[in-house]
Amino acid sequence: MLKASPVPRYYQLREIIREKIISGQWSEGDAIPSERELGEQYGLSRMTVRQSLMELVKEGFLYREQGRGTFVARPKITQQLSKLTGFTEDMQARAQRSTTKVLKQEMWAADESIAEKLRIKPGQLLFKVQRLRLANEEPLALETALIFFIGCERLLEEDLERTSLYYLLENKYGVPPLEAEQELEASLAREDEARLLQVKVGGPVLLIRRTTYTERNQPFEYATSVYRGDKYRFYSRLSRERI
Amino acid sequence: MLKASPVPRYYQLREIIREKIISGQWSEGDAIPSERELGEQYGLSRMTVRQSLMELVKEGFLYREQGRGTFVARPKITQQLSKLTGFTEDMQARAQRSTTKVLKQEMWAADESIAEKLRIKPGQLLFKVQRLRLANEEPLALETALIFFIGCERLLEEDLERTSLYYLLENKYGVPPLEAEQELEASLAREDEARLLQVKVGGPVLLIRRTTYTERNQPFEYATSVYRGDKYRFYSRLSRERI
DNA sequence: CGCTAGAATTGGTATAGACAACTACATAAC
DNA sequence: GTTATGTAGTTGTCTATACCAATTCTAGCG
Repeated sequence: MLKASPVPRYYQLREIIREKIISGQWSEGDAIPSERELGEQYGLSRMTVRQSLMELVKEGFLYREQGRGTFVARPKITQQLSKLTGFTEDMQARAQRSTTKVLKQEMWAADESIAEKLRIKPGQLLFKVQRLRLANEEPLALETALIFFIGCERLLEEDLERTSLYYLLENKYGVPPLEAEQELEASLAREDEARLLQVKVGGPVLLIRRTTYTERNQPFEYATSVYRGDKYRFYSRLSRERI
Repeated sequence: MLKASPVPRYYQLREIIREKIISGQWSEGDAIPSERELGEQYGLSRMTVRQSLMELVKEGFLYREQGRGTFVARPKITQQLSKLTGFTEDMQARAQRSTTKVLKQEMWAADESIAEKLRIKPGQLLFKVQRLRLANEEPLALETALIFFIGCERLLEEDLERTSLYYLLENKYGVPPLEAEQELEASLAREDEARLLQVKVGGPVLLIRRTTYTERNQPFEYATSVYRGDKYRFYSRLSRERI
């Protein structure tokens, strides 16, 4: 019987089930208990159980078939890939040791194109940080982030080699990254990028441009990253509209 | 008042709202009517309205804020990007004229690695089709698909230059593509790829590997595509887990 | 033994209502 | 003027119930 607490019951049940799948207690192809059974077992109504299950389906842990039941899906190469994460969290998920070298950390006047993306006026001062990202001591990506919110100049004082930018934004500055749109493109390493990433000029790189939104659908970050093509892959999961 | 019909009410309401947004009747940043209002207006319970809204939030048309209301999100560069589509549909969405040239269309014995991906036995015969994809008469991608299901050899007779493979699978063969996992990587054009895509050897290309699933989470297709890096971009939308 | 009709079970849709958490705004108290 | 406080309105969580649709199981029949 799940108890009332600050964390919602459907959330608790979802994590319980997720844990059973990850631990292998329930494995691929297994039918899990029916909605009605789970409800009885944990003292929840069927609709609450359903909410837990639907979210796990969306994340790719389960799949359901009307009339048959709910089943554990094939373990995914990478679970959860439409999740918005910063580099640090991303590397943790991939079980890589990540380090960071800050190359630039300064204020910068917005040009037309950035101003349009962040919905501010050209010339407005924004915070710019350029960082080299390493995984297991090897250069992996070169990342440039442009950030604007009221008081963003305080970021000049932060140690961005030891602290996650997204952590600070969420917990210290009240600008939680909630959603993002990104665009990926294959390209070739330019001379400066090649030197920093320790690859050949003209080597394959993955270019990622990201606009990040906080509350009220307000854009606050525009970041471009150059990833080494030989070391980084991007996963995604697609699903087709039914009916 | 929405009427009962084969198509669920929450689905009908969802499309009504989507239409209002697309047509501009409700525009960016507008608060839409509250859940209770919509319920009253269309004769639906609040929970049913909620289901419609939650799906539109998931798709990026709306965003919600507890205590404030539900709002129209910024029109997205590309709506709906975790949608599973074939090349033909993809190009239609981007308003490009697409044509196809079939290079190979044959049966092929599965090797170890494919067998593992499609969960069949090595040596099993599967259908292989290699196609050159063009957008506006220019080569865009080189795509190789390996497909297995009972009776897949019937695909040898199909005209895959004029008919969409996904359309046939869904409507003629009863193998609807429902979900997929894909992996993207930046790479360089090899000699044969360069010739077909009309780019330089060593030019940037985007490598996409996709495993497609049908009912019962059964994999039936493994496809690799090589896209011209200078002509194709991949969009995705990320969102952060709350709590 | 094989087949069929019906029962049981499962997920899908839908309703009505309750309380909690949060926001915005007006009003009262200081 | 500024700060509490209350109030109404919003989404978030949760319950209990009902019926529908698809599938599977089972008992009975031929």
